Parts: sequence; structure tokens; C-alpha cells
Amino acid sequence: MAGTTRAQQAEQTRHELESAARVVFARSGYLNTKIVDITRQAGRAAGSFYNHYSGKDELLLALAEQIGVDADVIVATQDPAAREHPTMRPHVEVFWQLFTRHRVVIDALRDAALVNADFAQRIQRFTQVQFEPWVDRLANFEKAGVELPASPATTAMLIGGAAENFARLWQGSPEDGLDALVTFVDRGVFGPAAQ
Amino acid sequence: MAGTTRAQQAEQTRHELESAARVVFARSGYLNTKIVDITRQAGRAAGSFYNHYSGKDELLLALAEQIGVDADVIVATQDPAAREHPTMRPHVEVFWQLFTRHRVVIDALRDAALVNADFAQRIQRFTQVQFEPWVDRLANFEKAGVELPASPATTAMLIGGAAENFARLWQGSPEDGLDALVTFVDRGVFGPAAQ
DNA sequence: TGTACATCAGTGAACGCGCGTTCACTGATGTAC
DNA sequence: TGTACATCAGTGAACGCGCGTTCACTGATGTAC
Repeated sequence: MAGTTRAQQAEQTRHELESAARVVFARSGYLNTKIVDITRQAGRAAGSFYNHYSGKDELLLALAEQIGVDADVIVATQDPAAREHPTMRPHVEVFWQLFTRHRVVIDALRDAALVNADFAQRIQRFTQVQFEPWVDRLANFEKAGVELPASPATTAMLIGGAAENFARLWQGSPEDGLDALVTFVDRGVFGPAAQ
Repeated sequence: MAGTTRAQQAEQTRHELESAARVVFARSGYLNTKIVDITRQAGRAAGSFYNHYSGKDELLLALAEQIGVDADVIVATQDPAAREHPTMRPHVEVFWQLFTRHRVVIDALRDAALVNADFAQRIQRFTQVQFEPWVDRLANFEKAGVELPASPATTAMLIGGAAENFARLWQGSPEDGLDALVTFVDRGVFGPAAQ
């Protein structure tokens, strides 16, 4: 028993390393970041890093797990009634929120995938899971008589692509960006009458 | 005078290095490619590389220049009459063609930009120039009474984002991909009536 | 046309930089009795 | 409560791997006369 000071200390350091990593990734990008960049930013010795992670990749995985958790929270707090309307807004909104909040880690994962086949696979799976509800929703619209621009799966790709790339380039306020994106997407899916 | 055999030899090697680079970039990605991977693929000694380029970056720039040349060719061979119709097809088509033909080098440039600020700037400029005619066209539509989903500049971003990301993910035939993309984009811009 | 010398594309072993990773050490915390 | 020992988070200098880059060398072409 006694104080858990040792465990707390370790936990604290771990947390500081992860915060430092976010800062440094945002500044220099994942691929340009050296281990000592992270430890220096965290105010720790280089060797300390390996008490907690086997390498930069493992730290990134730890950061990535927090995205999945947050995704569930966002979906849970959405108004269920919003899903009744014929619009892709709720889905696009989840994406938009996740992307703005976790931009740094998402970019880092993308960068890591370029250099590490394991990450590439992981991202592909994650993307697929993320789009499943989109495809389902689009398929329902189609059954209800909507003429999609392409098959549900292809349409989901079109929307997802537009959303990701637009979110990456958009510089204005998040609200305006989301509105423009939703307008564009809903038109592509339903036509302007749906607005 | 006499035979220009020496210059030819150099030219030949240069050409083989560039072909080899394309092959290796396609296989392993730009960032994972080592100089010796390229020279080995080209059947040359490692040192030979530096007779032609100061490094991997310079070789990539040489490859990139060929894209600009090709872009002009594609635009020149397009039917001018096609530009009369109220559709983004001609612009999307140029993009689609360029992307499919030069995928490997475009991806390499993107990868290089992650690690090299100079490339990042260069890509940004290139992207901006590429989208200028899109913005002009969209502004004309707007003047003619079309209600765009957002400002011409923002709409161009939306379309460009959709196009790039979709082109990257699409696995089917180029024709089908282009058709789906154009349908989606034109709906987003004009609504389904324009089809 | 022939000879002697200069130039230059290509070679590949060796060098050395950058950075990830290790490891002997420190001092604080935890445990046994 | 006190003492002796064990454990463990953190340290940072040093090691060594991987790979970019160099450079003395080769042999084929080009040039001068």
C-alpha cells in the first residue's frame, strides 16, 4: 500500500510525453520528429522515453486510441431526431468534429502509414469501419427512391473524399466550413430541392 | 564533332535512373526509397547517381516538370466546344487524366512535402494555379444565375478535394470513375436538373 | 591515319553523420523484519 | 518507529546501424598535332 507515488510519477511522465508529442507533431510533422524532440519538449531525458514506449510508433498508437473513444462520445451526444431528416449532415458532422479535434494525430497516422505498412492497414480498416454507417444510410435513401450519383459505396467514397480533403484545406470558421460541406454533399446526394 | 556518344551515354543513364525511380517509388513510396534502390533498379553503381542529381529531391523535381508539360498537352487536345456546356466535366477531366497518368509522381511530391518545406510550398503554388480556371468558371456560372453551394473559391476547394481523394481511392475503370465524379460534382454545383 | 594526351561517365569501397536505442548509474520510494 | 535492503523511474553519455555522399580509380571516348 502506502502512497502510489511511483505509479503516479510514471503516469505523469507518460502523460507529459504524449502532450509533448502532440505539440511537436503539430509543429514539425510526425516524420520529422525525433525521439529527443519529444523528450526535450517534455523536459525529460532521452532514455526515459523507452520506459514507456518501444518507439515512436507505439506512442502514436496510444494517441490514436483516444480518437476511437471520442468518436463514440460524439455519436452518443448527437440528437437522435436529427437522423430522421433526409440529409447527410449528422454523419458529416461526426466526421467534421473528429477531424477538427484530432487533426494532429490523424495527420500523424497518415504520415506514419507512408512509411509503415502496418499503419497503412490499420488506417484502411479504420476508414472502412467509419464509412459503414454512411453506406447504410445511402442505401436506405436509395430504397426510398433517391437517385444517388453512383452506388452507395461509391457515393460514400465521394462524400468521404470531399469531406476529408475539404476539412484539410478549409481555413475559415468551423461552422461555415461544415455548412458549406453539408450543402455540397446533400446536393450531390439529393439535388438542391432537398435543402 | 564525331559521335556524341558520351552525351548520349549520360542521357541514357539519366533516363534509366528516372524510369527506375518511377518503378521504385510506385513499389515502396518516395520516403522509403533509398538512393541505392534506384541505382540498383537501374543497374548502375550508387556513385553514378550523383553525376546527374544532387539528391533524391532533385530527381523528383525533374520528374515533376514533365507533369506540367503534359497538362498543357491535355488542355490543348480538348474539344473547345465541350466548354460551352454548363458542366464542370472538362475541368474535372483534365484533373482526372493528369492524376491517373502521373499518380506515382504526384504521390511522391506529396510525400516529399511532408518532410521538406520547399516541396510543400511548391505544391501549394501548383495547386493554386491548377484551380484558378475552376474558380473563374464557377464565378461565370454564378453570374449566369447558378446558385453555388458556397463562394466560387470554396466551391472549387470542395470539388478539388472530392476529385483528388476520390481519384486516389477509386479502384474501378477510369471511365466509370470519371463519370461518377462528374455526376456528383455537377449535382453539387447545379443540382440534378443539369444532367 | 596514327600516336599521345585529356576528358569524362561510370564504379564501388569507404567514410562519416544523424539518430535510435542501450545501459550502467543515481536517488527516491517501497518493503521486510 | 527504525534500519537495511530491494525496486524502480529517470538520466544522459556512448554505442552502433543505416544510409547518403565522396573520391580515387578504370576504361572508353574525344582532341591535338
